[in-house]
Amino acid sequence: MNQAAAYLSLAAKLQQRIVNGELPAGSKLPSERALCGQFEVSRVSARDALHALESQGLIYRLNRMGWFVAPPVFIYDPTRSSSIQEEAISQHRALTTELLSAAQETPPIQVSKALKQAPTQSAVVVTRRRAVDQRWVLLEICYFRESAFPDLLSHDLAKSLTALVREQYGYRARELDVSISSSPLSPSHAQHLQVREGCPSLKLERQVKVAGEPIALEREFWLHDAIEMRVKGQGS
Amino acid sequence: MNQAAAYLSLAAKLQQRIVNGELPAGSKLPSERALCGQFEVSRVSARDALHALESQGLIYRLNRMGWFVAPPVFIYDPTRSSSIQEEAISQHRALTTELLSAAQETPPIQVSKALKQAPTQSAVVVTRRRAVDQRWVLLEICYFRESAFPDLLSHDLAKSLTALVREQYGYRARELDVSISSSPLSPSHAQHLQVREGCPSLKLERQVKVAGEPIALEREFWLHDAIEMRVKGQGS
DNA sequence: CAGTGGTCTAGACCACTTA
DNA sequence: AAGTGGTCTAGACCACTGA
Repeated sequence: MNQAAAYLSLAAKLQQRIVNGELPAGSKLPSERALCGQFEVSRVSARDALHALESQGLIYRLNRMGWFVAPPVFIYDPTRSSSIQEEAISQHRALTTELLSAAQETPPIQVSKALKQAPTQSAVVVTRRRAVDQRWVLLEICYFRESAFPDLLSHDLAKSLTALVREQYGYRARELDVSISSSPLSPSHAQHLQVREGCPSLKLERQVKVAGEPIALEREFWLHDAIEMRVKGQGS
Repeated sequence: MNQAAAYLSLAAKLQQRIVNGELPAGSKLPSERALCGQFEVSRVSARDALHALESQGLIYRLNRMGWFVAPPVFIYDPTRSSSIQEEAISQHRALTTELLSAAQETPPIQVSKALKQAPTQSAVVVTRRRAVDQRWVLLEICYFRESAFPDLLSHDLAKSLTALVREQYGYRARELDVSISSSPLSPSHAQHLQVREGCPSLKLERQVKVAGEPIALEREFWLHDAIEMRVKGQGS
């Protein structure tokens, strides 16, 4: 066999330290220039190693603050009836939610279509970001049909929306159409999650229907390395 | 605002050509060195641009053969009762399947656990790769409980396994536990899909149960930019 | 064989964060 | 102001591909 590439060998050494627990979850790695010195590689090679570990979900970067060891993935059922809050508690993870905006707006065309309303018709749009164990990992954009959610804006929208929908508005028997795909983050989404533009994410789109009629559309962008989704289904 | 970075501006120009149809799906991009010349950037910048488009799923690379425009995503229901073959036909996509190996082996421990059998107990392991529109996008590893699938190896395993399970073995009323996560490809998996080690993939694990007992475990590794998953669910 | 991407060096300046 | 990652140059050699 040939000699391992310098960046792969550095990546392996860092990985070793991480799985050993020498570098625990959430801790900061040495700076890129420090790695160059310690391991006698060029900065390009050091960065290649970091990129490799990043794409494996082992580490992540915060703006220009440095590289950090990623915490374990959060497990999540996108067809959930329970709220994310409840799932976080059962996994002993700290969840924080921040309301970014809430207003009555005209949604994008695809959203209008999914809600089965005219493109000129407005909807209530709620945008939030959520952190698991202090790391922002989820950007959430919910579009609600106004007719189905009167006075929505007067409620506390930093709390569980799932509970609000269920308890204040009494929607219990819901159907969900869920779509999951890989999607690069837009500049503004990336900024809210403190990652860079174009960063890969798992995009989850959830159309909520009651009696066959759509009442809401939820879009979630999860940092791809932060989540694992689990679904139960039935074969024919 | 500041001047756009050279690599972002190059990426935007290439993206333009792709969405225009000037560079249709499947076509080859100019070589990295050609791009350096045409756009007067260093090779590093050219590569950064290509990497950005790659992470957006717009282009992909084949070994050392060059960069190519990616075809549209394949849409797929992981809780499907229909076979992938059937889904491909309804989407007018060409699907090819290649059997890589089929044998009786002792599976990894996690698999034994999921199948609820002793770690020493063997299982029938079938490995295949599948292409959509001539591009290898899926590596599939199926573990079958021997007791549930007698004489499995004597069948044609390049054909639809879904149909085989349903028609030859008569398992109709199945339950599925599905898990979806992001996972880097191992060296051997990457090689089969003609991409490089560590390439991000969507990992799908599907536990098949009949009357509450697991009879098979299927693992699928999809190139992350090639697929979109859709699921239907029920709220509480 | 020539062409391609894969890896690498040793520098440089910029933009942003934190203090 | 000091430290960090982000971007960039102009080269180089290697490993693998295809004809």
